[in-house]
Amino acid sequence: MRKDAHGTTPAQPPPAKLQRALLRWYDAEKRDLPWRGTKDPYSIWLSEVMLQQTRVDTVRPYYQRFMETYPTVFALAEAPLERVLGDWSGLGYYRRARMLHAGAQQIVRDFGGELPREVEALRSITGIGPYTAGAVASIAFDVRAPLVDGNVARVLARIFGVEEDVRGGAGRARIWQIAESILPQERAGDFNQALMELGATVCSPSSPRCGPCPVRGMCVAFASGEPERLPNMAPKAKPRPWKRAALVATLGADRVLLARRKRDLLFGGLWEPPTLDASNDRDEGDGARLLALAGVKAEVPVRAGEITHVLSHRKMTVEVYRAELRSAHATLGQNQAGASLDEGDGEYDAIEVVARTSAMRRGMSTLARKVLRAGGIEVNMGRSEGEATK
DNA sequence: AAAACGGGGTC
DNA sequence: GACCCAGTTTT
Repeated sequence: MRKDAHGTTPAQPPPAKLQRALLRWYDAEKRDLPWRGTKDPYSIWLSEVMLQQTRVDTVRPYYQRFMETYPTVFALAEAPLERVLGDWSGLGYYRRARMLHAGAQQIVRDFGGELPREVEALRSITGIGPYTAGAVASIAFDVRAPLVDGNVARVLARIFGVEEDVRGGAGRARIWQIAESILPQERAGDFNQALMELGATVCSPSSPRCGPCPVRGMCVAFASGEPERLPNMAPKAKPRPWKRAALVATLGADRVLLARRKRDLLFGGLWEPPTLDASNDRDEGDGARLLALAGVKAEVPVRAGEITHVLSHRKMTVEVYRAELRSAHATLGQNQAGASLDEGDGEYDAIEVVARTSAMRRGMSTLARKVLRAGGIEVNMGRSEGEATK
């Protein structure tokens, strides 16, 4: 059984109680939106597609205009794509409009102009993914189909105390499983909308207004005192800054290019295979020269704050990194003269080509391979220089 | 798994 | 002005 941070087992809200509380709240508090109060599957499909990645207030006028211009799936299917795109203009994500148009034609061709009621059939329509299929099935047809969007994921993660990353595989699957398990027999569509409405108006991402929340009494996150701590969103795909790395590989099997870091830098005075920040203009000086010397033009993505040992390509702490660099330094010999570089504000003040020790061999070739491949360059390690092929 | 997709919002 | 938002398709 899963335990929370306090080592206790979170109580699972009884579905019946949750269903009653949410539906009751929804009936009383739901916003009056143009696509509410219709059961027309086409209207609901249209509104759901428009609402993908788009705020309610932005969608509102577009929805009303579309319903006037294209009142039926046939009208939409027969309209020229150019006109549909024109009417979509300003909503963004124009692929949605293309898929909507193609989907309408598909519905006319494959389903006689009627949207199917089953999730599986809906999923076959272009532009209808897991969320939209659940939305149309449940809202238009009251099929007991679950649905998960960003709001639902947040609300359910909080109520049920889901600690797993709701974007990742396990957490995502768990949210969908919960969403299905709590669906009422009746009014599945309203229940799904209640979850989304709660997320949109009460259970907001950063500062949920738990006061008026109809289900705070059965909410694990509320009980924890820090409801905003959930859901856990995995470290959002961190943008990976690009670094250019000049490497030893193309100097051949037995030689290594090293550069001495300037004294006032981190690891100052130590030698390392030069790694250069390509996003930094300063590297135009030393950097370009080092790259030319190494004969390598490749880029490798490096995560900010992460230290990758340039000799072994192992991830490590700063302390270990420093120790290993010192050790490499000692191995190479402090009396290596080193060709001095012109004064610049780059990171290095000297370069040297030295014999590659056996201790370096494996790590370096691994690193070289990786970096060169990242740069779109195929390598044949162990061969003489110049044999790297595209 | 991750990027691309387009606007608009917030901090 | 960078950062965040959130489904579907594509790679």
